[in-house]
Amino acid sequence: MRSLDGMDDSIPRRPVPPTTVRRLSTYYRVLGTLQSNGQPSVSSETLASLTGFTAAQVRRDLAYFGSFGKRGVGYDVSSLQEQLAAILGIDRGWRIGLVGVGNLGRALMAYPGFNNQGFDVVAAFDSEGSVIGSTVNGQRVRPVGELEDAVHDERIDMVIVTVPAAAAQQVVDQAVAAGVRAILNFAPTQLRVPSQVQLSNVDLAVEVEYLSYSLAE
Amino acid sequence: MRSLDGMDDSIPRRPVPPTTVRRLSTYYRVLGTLQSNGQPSVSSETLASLTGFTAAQVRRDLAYFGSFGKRGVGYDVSSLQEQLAAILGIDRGWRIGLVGVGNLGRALMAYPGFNNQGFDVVAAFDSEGSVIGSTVNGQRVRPVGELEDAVHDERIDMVIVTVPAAAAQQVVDQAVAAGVRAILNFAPTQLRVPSQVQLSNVDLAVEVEYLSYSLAE
DNA sequence: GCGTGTGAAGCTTTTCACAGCA
DNA sequence: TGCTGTGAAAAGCTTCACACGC
Repeated sequence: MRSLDGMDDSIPRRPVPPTTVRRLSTYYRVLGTLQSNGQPSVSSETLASLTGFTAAQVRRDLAYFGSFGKRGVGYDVSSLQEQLAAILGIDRGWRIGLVGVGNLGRALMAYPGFNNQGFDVVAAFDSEGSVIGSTVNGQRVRPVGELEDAVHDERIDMVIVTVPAAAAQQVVDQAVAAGVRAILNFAPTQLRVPSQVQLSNVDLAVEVEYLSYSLAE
Repeated sequence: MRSLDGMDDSIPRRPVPPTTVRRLSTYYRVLGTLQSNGQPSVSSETLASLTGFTAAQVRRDLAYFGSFGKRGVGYDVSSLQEQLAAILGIDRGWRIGLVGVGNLGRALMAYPGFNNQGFDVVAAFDSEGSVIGSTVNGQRVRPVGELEDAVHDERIDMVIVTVPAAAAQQVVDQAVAAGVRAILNFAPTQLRVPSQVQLSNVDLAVEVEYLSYSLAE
């Protein structure tokens, strides 16, 4: 357990595959369920069946960050949950700005295990006069022109972009200019950001087209 | 070009990586833009810069399915677009049922390049009395109890699940019993389906937690 | 005994680099 | 000449299988 003590950051022995990090999210969610059910510990085999991954993957994934399990027993549910929260950084209350309060933006603001689960949506923006000023999930919707000031004044860490593709780059440029550290983009377009800004994309069409391919084969 | 003629299915020379199939989606979208701009052809280098992948990936990905390019020139935009539509199966008008007409469900029904882009949402369902009977994106919302009959009667190929996690398995069981061929699940829970049913999951928390990890490192 | 942690093997995916064709 | 298509090498990721410690 020497790779992770408190907030600090000794480098893990080996590079952590991105695929592993994405699976950690799922382990974390499942541990929440086990916790609610009062399960004190869980084996890699059980975590595997609850997540759809393999037991070897579970053990390997967790071992990148430390030795969290007890041989012969498994992993302690609540302590593993805390460890994963620390590893994923979702114990820090990242401050989020959400731009584009359409249906997708609203869905994300209301998503369980998102707002108030390590992430605080502290501001919401839109360009539509009809929604500006209304309240969505406890946030008054502000004009998108205020984004740049708000990122700075509200110390926003991360901006979620749920605007139409044509408007996305402009939104991102403003957020970046104001010093945001990460962008989560749902608009189906390739964005350009400086290398010090983290960018992730979610393309809602990809999985449905993947299924289409599978059916068509 | 002997791996893809019309609707049939001679086996490609080599197994196609799932990662390749997911990227095809993005190439297809970008080709649409190029087409609108009147670009007659495009090089792997340009496709790379428009998608964020590498030129070698683009060429390798396309080469799994045939020799679509012209050396010294590039790929013909509109014919490549047609080829990709055929490969992805999005030239077939898959019949879709969407269960859970909350914000996420509405967002998907309105998503550009989804409904009426190879996919027809032919029925929408919910369990909430308050939305049943209302019209969303041209579809009257039906009670979820009608799902099983509707899958059969309306020849629904694919069901999109945008209900809360606790309700998802039940929805899927009904869809499967009625003979649906594919499920796209947005509920953050592990679903069980028989092996002949294609299942894909989209977990909206995964990417935001991945960004959190990147910031926290 | 049981289930983790991990070298080693195996498989998948990406990248390199260039022959070959328009 | 310019850009594709593709062997071969490299890198990345998963699986195997078992030593080790509770």
